[in-house]
Amino acid sequence: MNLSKSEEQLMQVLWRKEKAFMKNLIEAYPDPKPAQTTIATLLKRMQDKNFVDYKQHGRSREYFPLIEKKDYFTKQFNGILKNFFNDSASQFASFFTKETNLSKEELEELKKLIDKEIKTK
Amino acid sequence: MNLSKSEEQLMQVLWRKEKAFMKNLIEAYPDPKPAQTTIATLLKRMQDKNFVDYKQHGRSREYFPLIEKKDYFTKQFNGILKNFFNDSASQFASFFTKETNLSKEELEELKKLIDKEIKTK
DNA sequence: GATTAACCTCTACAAATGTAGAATAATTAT
DNA sequence: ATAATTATTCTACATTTGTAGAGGTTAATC
Repeated sequence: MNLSKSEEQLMQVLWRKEKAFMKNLIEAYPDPKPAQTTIATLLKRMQDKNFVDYKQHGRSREYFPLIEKKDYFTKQFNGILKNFFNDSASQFASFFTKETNLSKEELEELKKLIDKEIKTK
Repeated sequence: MNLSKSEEQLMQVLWRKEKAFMKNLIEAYPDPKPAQTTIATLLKRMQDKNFVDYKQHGRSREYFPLIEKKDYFTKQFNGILKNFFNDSASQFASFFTKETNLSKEELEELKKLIDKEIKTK
């Protein structure tokens, strides 16, 4: 089961805050803020999909994500890799290197990272 | 306007084939193949969204994509970058390098690419 | 103790999506 | 020609998504 667009957006808020009460969630939205009930609906659906849970705190709930952003992203990314790059990460990497306009400095930085990574293999 | 999941899937077929008649499109699907009318509906919607057009060939149509896979991907990817990596390509790159399990060889290969890219700057 | 604020559940409803039958037209094979 | 195949359009319908009102509960405030 996957998150829909607006659920994902709410998830991003939750990841940023790590945990939050209803009020905090709504605050995080830019104007025009969504109705409370809208957020409540999304949260409920996300609970059904097992992406979110909460801790009862007195009268209200403190919501928190059940999946780490990193893991969620990785899953999404792998789907993309499969569809667009024939499941080949290196094919993607080559595309990425050419098409993203990283600055010279960023590229140098990246090279260092790769070197470090190579050493761990 | 964006493609939905199953529209995107059909788009992938079209990109692979470059252009195709209804029949060819359906052939490309694994069993159980979708009904012709299903594909027809998707194609129509994709035309409305300006992702697909066709050339009339006698009685039937030869469909073709109006957007290149590369461009479509880039647009999608940029959205992801924004949401997950704070719009920072290099932040993504670092994540990618660590989390994707590229082989030593692939990493070396990638390093070479980056070097080449650096030279163009 | 009545009023207000926060928040939860239920219900609703329009738009988008996934999927396809019915009807129709044209095309080809028998 | 007649039947069988293929494609197209229209219509349909269930599900998912985006968004929120109404109504009820609890907690804090005046």
